[in-house]
Amino acid sequence: MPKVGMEPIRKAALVKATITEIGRTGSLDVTVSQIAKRAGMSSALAHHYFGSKEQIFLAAMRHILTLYGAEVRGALAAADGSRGRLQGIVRASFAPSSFRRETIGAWLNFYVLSQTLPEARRLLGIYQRRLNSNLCNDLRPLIGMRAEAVARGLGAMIDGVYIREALKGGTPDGAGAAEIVMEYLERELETTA
Amino acid sequence: MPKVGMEPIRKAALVKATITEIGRTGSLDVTVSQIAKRAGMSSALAHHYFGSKEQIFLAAMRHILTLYGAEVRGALAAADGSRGRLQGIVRASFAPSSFRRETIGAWLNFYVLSQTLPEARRLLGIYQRRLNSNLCNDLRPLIGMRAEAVARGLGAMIDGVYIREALKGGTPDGAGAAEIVMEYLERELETTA
DNA sequence: TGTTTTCTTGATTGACGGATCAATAAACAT
DNA sequence: ATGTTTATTGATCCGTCAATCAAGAAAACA
Repeated sequence: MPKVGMEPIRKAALVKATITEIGRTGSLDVTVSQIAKRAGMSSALAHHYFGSKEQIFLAAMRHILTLYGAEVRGALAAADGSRGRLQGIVRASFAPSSFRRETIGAWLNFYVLSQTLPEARRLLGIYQRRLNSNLCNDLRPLIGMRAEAVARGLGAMIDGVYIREALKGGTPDGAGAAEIVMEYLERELETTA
Repeated sequence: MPKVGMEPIRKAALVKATITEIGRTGSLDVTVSQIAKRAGMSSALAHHYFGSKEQIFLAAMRHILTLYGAEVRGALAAADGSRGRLQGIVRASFAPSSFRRETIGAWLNFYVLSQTLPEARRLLGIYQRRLNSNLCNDLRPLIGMRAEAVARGLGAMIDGVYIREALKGGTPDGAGAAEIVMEYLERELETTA
């Protein structure tokens, strides 16, 4: 049965299964066997392709961040003006591609992972800096030197809304979540002081 | 050596050690032996008093929430007027008794724990509802029907600032953290629309 | 004094899980 | 044909850890 060129397919399946399993159990205490089983292969094969559980986790994290990055890039390209781009970033943060049940659960756990794993912390740092930089770029022309502080607030609130959603059951309400953050953004923008 | 009346002392020591260890390692993957050792006793004794690791975790979580609750109660009692009480709640959230390195690290992990452990979720739910209710009570007289939405935003931002602090190294800056949230609060309050 | 209760631990058990390995088989190259 | 590379798994090793147990020592009590 062995077909050739399986590596990318297997890896993708494992990454997907990892996010699903972490999201499902709400914990990093998922076994390689669980992940492999969901991905339709033996645990030995998972180790064969990734080397270690750690690497599987990191690949899953990279995948989530990549998806999110793509969503933001798309929103930025489609938006007009500083205000439009800011709204785009916020909306992208709660777009269905990222703001789904398993992804949110996994996100929270990757946050924890980055407390232990230096590489995970590095990845999360990149995400945070890029988000911050994007926000600042479009906030500066609108509110000047307050940009930095507001960007920090926005970043924190986005993360906060995320993890609070992780606690709730049921289908996440991306639009509602975006609205809360957007409301904050509007208040800050209309303060022309 | 056996002195009498050790139970509360041992339990308190274990709770403290648990928070320290979770905060130190940044993970729930702490062994009972690690906790017991830091608390100056054998792991068997820890099991003797708490029955299971799970119970130890829950006790630690209760302890953190109790400390936070006391801080908020104190702030509310000392504050005057709706606006003052709101500021008190925000400041209490970042007071040194709660906003210290280990506690923040533990907090994030308890968030994760509540995804798995029903009792942990229940505790976290109580905290969130009480915070929300406190905020709403004092927001309503100031901004009326927008109170609910703003309270949700404030809660999310507080949590967000917390977990972002968990990622940073070094001594946490409670005053700076409080200021970010306070700024948001001010903007919302000055909108008399 | 003797018995019971409280406190304490070292040793052990039992389960689980990450990682490795040997073995099988298809695809491909020469 | 034959050898090499890629794919794949079942079985296994080794370590870890929560939980239990048996036993001892000291206080309290009768």
